[in-house]
Amino acid sequence: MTEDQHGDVSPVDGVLAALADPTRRQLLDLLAELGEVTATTLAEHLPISRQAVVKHLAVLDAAGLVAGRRAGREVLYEVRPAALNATARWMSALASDWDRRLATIKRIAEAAERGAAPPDAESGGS
Amino acid sequence: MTEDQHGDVSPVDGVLAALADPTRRQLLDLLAELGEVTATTLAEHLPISRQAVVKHLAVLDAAGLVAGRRAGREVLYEVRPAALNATARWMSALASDWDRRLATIKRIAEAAERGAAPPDAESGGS
DNA sequence: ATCATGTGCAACTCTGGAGTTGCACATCAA
DNA sequence: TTGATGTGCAACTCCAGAGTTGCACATGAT
Repeated sequence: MTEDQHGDVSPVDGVLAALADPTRRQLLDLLAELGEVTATTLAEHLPISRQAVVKHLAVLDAAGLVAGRRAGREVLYEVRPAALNATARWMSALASDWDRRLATIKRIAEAAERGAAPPDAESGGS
Repeated sequence: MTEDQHGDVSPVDGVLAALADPTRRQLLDLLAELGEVTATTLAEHLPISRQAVVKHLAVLDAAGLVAGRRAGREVLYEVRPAALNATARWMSALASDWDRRLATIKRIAEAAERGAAPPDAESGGS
């Protein structure tokens, strides 16, 4: 049973971890609003130090949610919708999967309630 | 007029926090696979104690991702697709928003590159 | 050249939460 | 009743990471 049905090591992993932090989400909001700004600028809009912002940006960058480019002596960061979109799709697919399974289970339970012999739940793999 | 467009205090918050933990995701996978089982059963399928599982289930329950019902002396847990679906939609909308903003910014930048006077970015409200 | 501004690195503190163990309480079976 | 199985609560350890400060290095302006 090599259970890898949902892709545990996918980029989704990093995105979820990155989005778990409220400060990071706030940072993304700010970044989407301001367009392309530096870590220093972002820090001015938040109650935390620049270094804290830089660390958060590093996490977001690793997750593919933001990207930074050098412009002279400063680094401009920008939001990246692709990773978020991919995660949204993954999540939606997972929800559908759950729905499917729940429907199956409910069907079996109803059949069993009518006195029929309950068939085994996990038979047909996809 | 505090930050409202992205709904920071929505149920999404709890879902993201819950999904951030790999063990919790594994627990959800397991729960979707087994249907309706107890915390004890889940713990048997994982390298952690029953108590740890119970704590995780509490977090997942608070996020609306699972629900438990008593059956005699045991508590059966079940997966709940609704919260996940809602979060997926929220995420998708957010990604679209980013896309929209990026497109706007890029358009402005291109216009500026042609030597035209850069028009102000944020004028129209919703 | 000098000064100012901004980034990058490193060490440090501190809190939250993941996991553990032990035991008390509740429920089903004999 | 007694014994077995399962849940619930509380105290505890441990570590990842959020945030800080200080300083060195790089770049733009004068």
